[in-house]
Amino acid sequence: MGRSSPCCSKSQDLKRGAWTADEDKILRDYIRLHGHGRWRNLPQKAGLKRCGKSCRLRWLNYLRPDIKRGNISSDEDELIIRLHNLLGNRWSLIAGRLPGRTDNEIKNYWNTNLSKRINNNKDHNQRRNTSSSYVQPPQTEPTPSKIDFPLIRTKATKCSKPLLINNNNPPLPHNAAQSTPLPLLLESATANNDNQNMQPATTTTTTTGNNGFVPFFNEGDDKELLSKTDLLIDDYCNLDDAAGGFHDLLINSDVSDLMGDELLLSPYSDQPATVFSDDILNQWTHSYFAATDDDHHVNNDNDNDDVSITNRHFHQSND
DNA sequence: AACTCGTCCAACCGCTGGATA
DNA sequence: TTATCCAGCGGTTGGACGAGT
Repeated sequence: MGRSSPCCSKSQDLKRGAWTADEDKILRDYIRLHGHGRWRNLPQKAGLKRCGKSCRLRWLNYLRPDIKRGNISSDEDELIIRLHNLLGNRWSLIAGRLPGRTDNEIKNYWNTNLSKRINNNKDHNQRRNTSSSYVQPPQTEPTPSKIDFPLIRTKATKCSKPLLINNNNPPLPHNAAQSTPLPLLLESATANNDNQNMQPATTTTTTTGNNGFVPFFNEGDDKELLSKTDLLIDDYCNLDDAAGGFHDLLINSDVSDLMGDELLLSPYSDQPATVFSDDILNQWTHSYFAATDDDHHVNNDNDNDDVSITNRHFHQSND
């Protein structure tokens, strides 16, 4: 089985650069008939003088029917900021939580809009903090800066094995949680490796009536689903550091409970959405907003503001 | 009108890791 | 076990476009 020539070899007579409407039509028609995948052979079969990689990118970032057009809304904007604070430059993961948005789009949006805004806010706060006329609000506990705040390091590999978190169970002792529950959780999560049990995202009721956002969790449920999709054991270690005891939230559960439940899936990708509780999100992101946002966040005198984003997303579905 | 400059974003590139023969 | 395929990822590039001069 010898390696054939590289997919996108420059020596090949392949077209590069912007796609024409004709090429788009050919690709769209071909995928409509044959489905996507096998990108390497697709251009030849479809009659396109493009490399498979280019076709794949064109389809994923532009031609897919579920691509959302138009400007990023303020809700999406805030969500991107929060998710970026949690996940770092894991654009595909962030995009997976924003229906119809692509990783490329979010990456571009971040680089051209949000990163500047964040930097401006930082500068603004720094200037204000160093100003003699500025009186720093009293803080009972030091707030870590964004830099000090550990990112959740994730591995963006395709994985569809869900985990259960049952917050109703009593928390384990910290040291016990480090050694015992994680392997059990991961093991039980791999017990069922059948992707066919995963429902297409568009068919889940959890994505509707909610401005298209996947709720972080369903209020009222007596258990939460945390997908293992993006998190590895090391991630949990980081989460533990970040959230001050995230391990305590990870309780071993009967995987059979899970398989009877509706799975929360990302409406964008074929991966299930990672679901975090509001408390966790607030713990992770509080310092970010405290460091970058305006007074009502800095002063932390209105807790409702801190939870506004996640509450807005999942409460709408309950109203 | 012509030019420069900055911004935006589609597309490219190199790399990684899981799947497979 | 190894070599290779392949899909997917994040960083980077470069062309199009608009604003300013």
